Amino acid sequence: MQLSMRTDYALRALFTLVEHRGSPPIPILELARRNDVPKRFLEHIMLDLKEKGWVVSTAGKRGGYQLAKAPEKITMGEVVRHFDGYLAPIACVSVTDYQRCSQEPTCRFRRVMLTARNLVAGLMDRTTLADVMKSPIVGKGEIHQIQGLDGDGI
Amino acid sequence: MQLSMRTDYALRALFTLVEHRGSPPIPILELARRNDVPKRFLEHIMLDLKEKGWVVSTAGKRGGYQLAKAPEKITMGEVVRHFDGYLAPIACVSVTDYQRCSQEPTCRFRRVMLTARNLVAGLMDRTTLADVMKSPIVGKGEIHQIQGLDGDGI
DNA sequence: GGCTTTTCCGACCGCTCCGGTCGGGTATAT
DNA sequence: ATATACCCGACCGGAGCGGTCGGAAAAGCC
Repeated sequence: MQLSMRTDYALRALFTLVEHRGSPPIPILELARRNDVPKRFLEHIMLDLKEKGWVVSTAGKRGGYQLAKAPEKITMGEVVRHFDGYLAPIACVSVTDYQRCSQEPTCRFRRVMLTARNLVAGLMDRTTLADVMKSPIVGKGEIHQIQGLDGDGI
Repeated sequence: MQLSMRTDYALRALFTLVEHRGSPPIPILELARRNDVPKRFLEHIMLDLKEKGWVVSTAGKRGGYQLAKAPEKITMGEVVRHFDGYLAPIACVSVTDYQRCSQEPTCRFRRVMLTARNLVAGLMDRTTLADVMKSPIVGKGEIHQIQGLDGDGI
């Protein structure tokens, strides 16, 4: 995978919109400040989110952005894919953006790559913004003591 | 993740070396031809693999490359990390190359990213070249009918 | 010793893409 | 009208990636 800044910023903005569901629109300036992302850059990203139908905008005074769909109807997979192309570690095992490779008939490590892609795609496609919202924030020091796979639970 | 060409090529070369374990050295030209990678480019990659102690080289006539360690002692995680930096989708959840992010105390989606990283790191760090060697090659059409996570087994 | 084969190594290079900025236009509320 | 905010295309510097090249050193073979 490897998340781009775009995706990172998009998610930051999306989640503050999720948080303020039902409230009046939040202007870009506010979104930018709150999430520490360059305003000018965020403009393009928001525009992109709008085209995808995930947010709506209202112009003029007291304008800004609001979430357009229920957070249960937007998956992490959709968002990441929209900005970063695909979830697979390599194109020859991507479902949504498959590309042939000359080595396919003999390639040894394609299977493990496929497994990897199935793991993350499975997770990301199953996880909605609402799910993420419900999950607890990662605690301090929770990162450095982990080895192998455990501690899931989202 | 998102595998770079380097990593891809490195793995191709490594697995042909695994396959020819115990045989006389294989020259780069052969490795390049067999795996469809530019020879001149592969030189650098092989050099890199050598520095890491995964392969040994013998110069001169009848020279070439051989695997230096037992394939049970090299994990996919090590190889990918060496070329691509880290396995995590985002640096703030990387164990091996963690980098602080300003949003950590409030970031909502860091947990799901951590889960993703644990899934792929768990897989990759547990899987050795020998394991991969034993796993069956991905069948034709096996890609396009998959949705969600299943079909693992490596 | 000389020739051939092969590794070794640094320099270089074009290109794409990414993160980010800017100027100015358009909508809307007061 | 004016202020506020979105909209949109153009532009830009820099990094990194994939790849090439020339030539030096090592090692086997005759």
